[in-house]
Amino acid sequence: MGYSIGQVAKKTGLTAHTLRYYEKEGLLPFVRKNGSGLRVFSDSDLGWLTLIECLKGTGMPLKGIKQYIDWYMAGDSTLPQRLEMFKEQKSRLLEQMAQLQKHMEKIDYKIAYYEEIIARGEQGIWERCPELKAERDRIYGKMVEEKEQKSA
Amino acid sequence: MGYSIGQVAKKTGLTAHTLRYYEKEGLLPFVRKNGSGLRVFSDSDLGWLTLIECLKGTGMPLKGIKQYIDWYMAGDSTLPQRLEMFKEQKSRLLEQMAQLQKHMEKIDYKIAYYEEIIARGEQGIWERCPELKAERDRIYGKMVEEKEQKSA
DNA sequence: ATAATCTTTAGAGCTAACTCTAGGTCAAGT
DNA sequence: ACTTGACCTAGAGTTAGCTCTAAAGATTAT
Repeated sequence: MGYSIGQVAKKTGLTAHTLRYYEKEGLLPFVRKNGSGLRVFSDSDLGWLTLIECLKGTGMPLKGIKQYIDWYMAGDSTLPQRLEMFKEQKSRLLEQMAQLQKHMEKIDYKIAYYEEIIARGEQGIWERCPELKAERDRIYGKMVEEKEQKSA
Repeated sequence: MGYSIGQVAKKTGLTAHTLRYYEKEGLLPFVRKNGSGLRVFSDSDLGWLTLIECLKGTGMPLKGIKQYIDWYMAGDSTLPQRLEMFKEQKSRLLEQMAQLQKHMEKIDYKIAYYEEIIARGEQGIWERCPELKAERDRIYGKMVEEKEQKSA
């Protein structure tokens, strides 16, 4: 029912140092201490850590996470802010995922390109692989266009 | 055909400071300078910046990007390393995307949860919304299980 | 021509998020 | 009782990736 900081470190993959740091930064205001001053983490604390991991993993800085926790501590009057925060985080997440898709296209192109060159050499690659050239033009050309529109 | 550092900054969204920093770190070994010492970026340099953005955006540190550029400069003997690098980056990217999907589930759950509570209050939410409770158990319970397996 | 704007370098400064150290306390095994 | 290992606090140190400054030279607009 209660976990030591070391056990939580193992469970979460964070170090004990990092857990203490998070606490110092106000991210774990729920963790209790026993009579000897040792931290005792509950299952609920593990839940908080999971949420922190989620927000951190979707690019929220620790300050933003602390803001959420402060809102939570402040009670029901902050429900709208908390909802709004998750909605914003969701839209950021959708953008991130779209961006990663685009990056994936470029990386897939590079892999196809290098495999072709390693297999058959650089000479005549565009004549040999018109579909690879088309791919390059699509990915590369599109990006340049976007950039130029942005700056124009 | 040639762009000043300020023009490139606008095109890419990076600052001129950052571009110089990248050059100093060895990420832009191709950028020429004109007779007065001013940098002149070519379209090919913009292509390199796009690639750098892609690798950075998929979590590669600048050091790793420099390694790729060093391999490129070293010539054809490093083709296999470069292919390997992109393959590793692709697998990291797939992991990232899977992770973001999981995070999305948690965030969607939070949004549904807060919307329900804001609309109708906290009391009796689990009786009122059994599917929300099931969602919570699925997301939350699954995570706890995984963590415990990992640490056991 | 001259003022405003850009660019140059070298190097200092900054922020986020850890990461570690020192010196001490606590708990479990022998 | 004693050793071993986990834990405590306060605070210093580290790393990545910028971000800014100062002083000087280059470019552009009027």
